[in-house]
Amino acid sequence: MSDETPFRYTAAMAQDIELAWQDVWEDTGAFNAPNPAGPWAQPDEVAALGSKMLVLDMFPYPSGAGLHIGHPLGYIATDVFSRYHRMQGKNVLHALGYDAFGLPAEQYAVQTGQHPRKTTEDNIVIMKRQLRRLGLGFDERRTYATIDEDYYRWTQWIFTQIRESWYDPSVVRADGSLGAARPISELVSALAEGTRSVPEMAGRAWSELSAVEKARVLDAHRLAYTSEAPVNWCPGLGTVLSNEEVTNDGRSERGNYPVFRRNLRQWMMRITAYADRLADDLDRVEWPEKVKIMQRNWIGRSTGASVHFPVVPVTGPRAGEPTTIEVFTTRPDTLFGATFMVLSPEHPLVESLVPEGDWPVGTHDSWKGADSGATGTPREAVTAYRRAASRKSDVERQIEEKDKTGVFTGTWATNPLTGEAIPVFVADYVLMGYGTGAIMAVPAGDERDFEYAVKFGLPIIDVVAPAGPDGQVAEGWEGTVAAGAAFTGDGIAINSANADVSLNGLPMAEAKARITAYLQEQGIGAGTVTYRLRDWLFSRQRYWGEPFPIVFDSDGIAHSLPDSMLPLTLPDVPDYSPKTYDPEDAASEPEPPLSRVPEWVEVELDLEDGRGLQRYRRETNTMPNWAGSCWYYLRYLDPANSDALVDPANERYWVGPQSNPVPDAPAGTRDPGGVDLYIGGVEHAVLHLLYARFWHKVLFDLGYVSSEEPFRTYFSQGMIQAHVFRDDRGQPVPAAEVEEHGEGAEATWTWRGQPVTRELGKIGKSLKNAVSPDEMYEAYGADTLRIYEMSMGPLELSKPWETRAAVGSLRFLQRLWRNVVDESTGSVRVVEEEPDQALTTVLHRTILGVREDYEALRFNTAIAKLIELNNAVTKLAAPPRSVMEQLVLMTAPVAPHIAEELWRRLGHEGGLSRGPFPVGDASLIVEDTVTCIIQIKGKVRDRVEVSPAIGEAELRDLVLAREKVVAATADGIRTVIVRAPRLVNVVPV
RNA sequence: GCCCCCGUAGCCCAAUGGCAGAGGCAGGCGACUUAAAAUCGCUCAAGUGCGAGUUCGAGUCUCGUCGGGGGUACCA
Repeated sequence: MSDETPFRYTAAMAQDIELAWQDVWEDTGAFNAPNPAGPWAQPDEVAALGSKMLVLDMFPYPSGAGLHIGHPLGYIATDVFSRYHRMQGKNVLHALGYDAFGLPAEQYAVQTGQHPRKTTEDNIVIMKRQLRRLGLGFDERRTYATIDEDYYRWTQWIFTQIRESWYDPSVVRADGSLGAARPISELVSALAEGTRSVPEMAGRAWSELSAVEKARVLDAHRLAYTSEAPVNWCPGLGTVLSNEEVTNDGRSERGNYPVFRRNLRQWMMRITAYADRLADDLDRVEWPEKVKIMQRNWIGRSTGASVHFPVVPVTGPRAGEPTTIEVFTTRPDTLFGATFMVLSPEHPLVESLVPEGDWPVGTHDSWKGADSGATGTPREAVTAYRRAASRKSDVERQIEEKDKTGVFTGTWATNPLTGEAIPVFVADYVLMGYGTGAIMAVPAGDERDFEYAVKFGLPIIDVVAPAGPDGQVAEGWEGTVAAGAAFTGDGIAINSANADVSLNGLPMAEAKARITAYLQEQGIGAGTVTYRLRDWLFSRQRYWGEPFPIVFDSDGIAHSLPDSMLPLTLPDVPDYSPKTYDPEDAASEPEPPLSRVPEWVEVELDLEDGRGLQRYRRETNTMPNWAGSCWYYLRYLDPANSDALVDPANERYWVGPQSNPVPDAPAGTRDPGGVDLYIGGVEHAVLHLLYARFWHKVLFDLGYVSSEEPFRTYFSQGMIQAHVFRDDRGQPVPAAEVEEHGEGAEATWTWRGQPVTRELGKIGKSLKNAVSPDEMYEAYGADTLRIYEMSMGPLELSKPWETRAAVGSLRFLQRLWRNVVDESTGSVRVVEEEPDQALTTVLHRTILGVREDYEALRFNTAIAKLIELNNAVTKLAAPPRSVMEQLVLMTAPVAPHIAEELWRRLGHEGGLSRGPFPVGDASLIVEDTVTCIIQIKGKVRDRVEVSPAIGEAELRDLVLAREKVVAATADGIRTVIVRAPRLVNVVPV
């Protein structure tokens, strides 16, 4: 310990300063944001502030594992941004709550017998303390957790609103487009009055329907409904999962257990009703293009046509009655080339197309199925194939080669344009879950169909040929059979004509338009749009989630609980665990924990619907984790409001549509409103962000919010990665104990004497490379950690963590400190003299640059500019007060504790969370001379000091007179490019 | 396979189409110290993965290619 510098800024001093200022902030409510209305209405305070700004973080799950240094990255970024804007007098709302329902707490409860509420609340306390130590400026009044009864009361209320609504495609919205959620009561009235009918009524009058039938009709339209549908059943977790929670290889995203398709009655959300709006409105928000693409892909809208292929069933009750196989195609222009059809193994029509008895005469052996040889019958072959397909788990389908398999059904359909009989196959490369589960196969125009046709010896007719330079069919094209591959690109239609219609010679777009019109005219088909997006599976067989505010009557009809019965609280249960099974046991049945509390499940209630006291059975599933995180940003706006999820005036103020659309929005776009800045990782790109947008749009349609989108601006942060060291068995070893030898490309690493390899990976306990924020506070302080994380590189990129590099950030703060405080005496050492012109120039250039950087989230370059200015001051004998004050203010967003402390020591009272923030003056950026570079043909050949105010003509003359220029231009000059005062480029002949 | 992002000093990263370096780490030298750590000062270091093209001029724009990362995949 040195006695000579007792006032040096060290980690220990940083700790004292940081803790003290965190107390001050808490005591003064420094980050409280006033509301215009609602229980906390402070309209005068709102009016006294400038414009509003709502900054949002990803909703954290309070894990018991503790934070590592990767977790707070986004929180630091939003805090810097919030502080910067707050210092400029804006009303900044930045708050943090907790997404506290969920599996880990429940699994921990199962292991320890502790109530999940207890462990969850304990974890929240721990996490709050860790985050507070970082100096994050949250409005502490606005924190809550999704497990709070007065929070999930509203989650249940929103669910009820969604369930009591349907999507009316004929409603004209304010912007003139069609379709919106409306109360289901409107549908009931219209059906009762007969002004509307729906196919589910099968032509009967509403009054003729029984209660059960009415409920079934309405369920076909409600935005939240129960359905017996194939779902993702995960025996290992004992619950069902949404499509989004299942990985590509057919396993659970959480736990990596096998997932099976099962028919089970489950709650669904009709998100597909919003598919178009969810896709279209991406144009109106400011999000990374990458994330927009991921959402568009997930929604998977594709436009094409549905086409009916005549076919005559050969068995079953409808045998002999002509019907059609409906297919969806994005290439109706290739319909003349459809030489066979394929149904998915699950397609309902398959059964009726398989003839009894033997194969039709002449059926090729390869069409009769893999193992049947020439002996089996069509029924045996098809049944065997379908059984094999159904037994394949999704995992097996993925692992298998994409080798085409299939079986001929024994029946031919008719190509509606050519009149040709085309064979119908069953093959598992056609999926029941997409389109109609049946395709027309055009081998010449589709790679998969081509492969299948080649394997099964089916005809291939070229219907599109590549276009030559003249826009006609390219000369010398030998066709797809000769090429050995389908032609899937844009081209010119050929071989595509019958007596009524010809596409020949047309490019793809025109061919599509003409044939679609023709199909429509003939009643064979119509233009259609299909989506990859499926309705959202919304129930889980878990304990630790929001109970559904739903009861079933003795007929099994679901009823929403009235508002007065909310919240429906979660009862205690004898056992928190759902019944889990052998992960491979596909035949197991879900059994939710709540079903084991009969006194809670069986109730007698008056639902205030005029039916009086009735016996009911409660829904025993719970909502998925996404429910609470679908609307949490709205509750920050008015967390104490017990009359509404958010007061409409508060909603309008904080997230209402703004007067200007976001940058790059199409001309004429109306602003959708939403959060001003949302920072988070890309892992939520399709799940959380899509679900929340859907709920928000329902709330908008129903008039509860004025904004059409929840997240107006979204920024996707990169990941902090860390080196992973592995021993010769490939096991990670503790990164902190690894020694490095040599440097650069020659570097090697050892752990306890044995050589280890190094790679870059995620941070985590299992990889033994986690560094906790607490270690960093101890060694450097929170401000240094904040500066280091923000200066590592662009926020959107992933960057490797290197603890030893953080010392650079500490040194910066030490130099900043030393420029204000004498390290040996503790006295303030700034002088009252004004800075000279050179420093004034650096100062104002810095202010202008730093402001731009903060606004654009370029914190790494902002910090570099602050360091540069500080280094310039360090070189002086005495730091000018005016410069240091402005530097301290500019540093405050990234390193708020030290900035507060220095600001106080510089003699200012009252803290600086509300500023001021320096304003730069471009006119004070004055330089005596600037260096003009002189290029000959673009290469730098000379330079000259000139006045920054030099005119173009003067500079040109000056440069042309230079010796090197004269020498280089002996043969004359072609052109001279002058960019006064910095550059002249002379191009000789 | 397809789509997106990134390749600049040993490392992390800057650079409105205009002198490749803002900032940091590491390294080297020096100061301070009995010594070390810490701190301070100075310093070394790449022609921008590779190949074409556009341009008076390319790290930056275009095309191709290689490498790394991410997304997605029989989606008709």
